Amino acid sequence: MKQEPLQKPTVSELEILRVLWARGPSTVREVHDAMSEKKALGYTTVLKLLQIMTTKGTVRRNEDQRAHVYEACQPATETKRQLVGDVLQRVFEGSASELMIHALEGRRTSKQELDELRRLLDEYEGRSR
Amino acid sequence: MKQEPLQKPTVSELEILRVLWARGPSTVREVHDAMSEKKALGYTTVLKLLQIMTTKGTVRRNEDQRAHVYEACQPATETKRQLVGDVLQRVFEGSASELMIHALEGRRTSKQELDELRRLLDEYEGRSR
DNA sequence: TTCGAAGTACGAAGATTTTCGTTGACAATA
DNA sequence: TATTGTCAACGAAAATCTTCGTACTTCGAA
Repeated sequence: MKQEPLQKPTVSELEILRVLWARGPSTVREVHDAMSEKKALGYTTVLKLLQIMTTKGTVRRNEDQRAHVYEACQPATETKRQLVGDVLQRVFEGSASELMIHALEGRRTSKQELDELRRLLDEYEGRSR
Repeated sequence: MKQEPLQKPTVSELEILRVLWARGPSTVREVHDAMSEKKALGYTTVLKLLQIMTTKGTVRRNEDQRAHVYEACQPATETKRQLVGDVLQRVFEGSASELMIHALEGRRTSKQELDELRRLLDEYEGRSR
C-alpha cells in the first residue's frame, strides 16, 4: 500500500520537519541536537521517527555516508498549506474569515503585523485577478 | 487527575462538538443522526465518545430524561481559538501572517471574503487601540 | 588488531484514539 | 403480561503514536 505524500504529519513528525526545514538536509545527530534545545528526546527516538517518516514518504534519505542524511520530501510551504487547510476545513468549514477572527483573538497583534496582513490581502487580490 | 478544560479535542471529538455547537444540547440519538449525513458511525461509537468527553470535561450532560442530553462545556469560540492557536504556534511559530499566507494559497478566495478579512483587521485594530 | 564511539535496524511497551459488540435496564405496546 | 425497541454502561479489539532499549555494524585510534 504505497502512500502518496498526502498524509498529515503527526505532532512529533512536525517537530522533526521543522528542524529539517530550518537546517536543510541533516543527519539524525544534527536533528537530535537541534531539537534537544527545545525538547529532550532520546537519540534513537529521533532515529526511529525519521525511519518511520522515510517509510511514509515524508522524508527521504541519502545513505552515501555512514550517517544518513535526511531531508523533507515536500517543501515547507506545501506541508504548512496542508496543515492549515486541514484546520480550515475541520474547524471553520472553509471560512478564512472565521479562521482569522479566532487567530487574532486571544493574542496581541502588533500594528506591524496588521499592516503586513493587509499587504498580503492586497497582494493576493492583485495576483489572482 | 482532574483535567482543566485545556485539552485539545481529538479529531472525532471535534466532529461531535461541531454537532453540539450547531444543534445545541442534544441526545446521543440526535448527534448520531446529525453526523450520519457526513460520516457513518455506529450509535454506540457516538455514545462512547460522548461518555469519554464527559469524563474529560469536554461536555456535560443532563440525566433527567432517560435519553441523556449532552452539551459542550466550552463555547465554540473558545475551542476554535484554542485549536487555531495550537496550529499557529506549532506550525507558524506564532506568526499570523504566515498562517494567513498559507491559508489563502491553494484555494480560491472571493472578493467578498477578502473584503471581509480587511474589515476584520480594521475592526480588530479599532477595538484594541 | 583490538576497543570504544557513533550509527543503523529492530522490536516492543505503553499511551491514546477509534470503533463496536454485548449486556442489562426500562419503557411502550400488543 | 409478554414482546419489542431504545438506551446507557462496559469491555475490549484494532490502529496509531510515542518513546526507548538492545543488538549488530562500522570506522578510527591506540
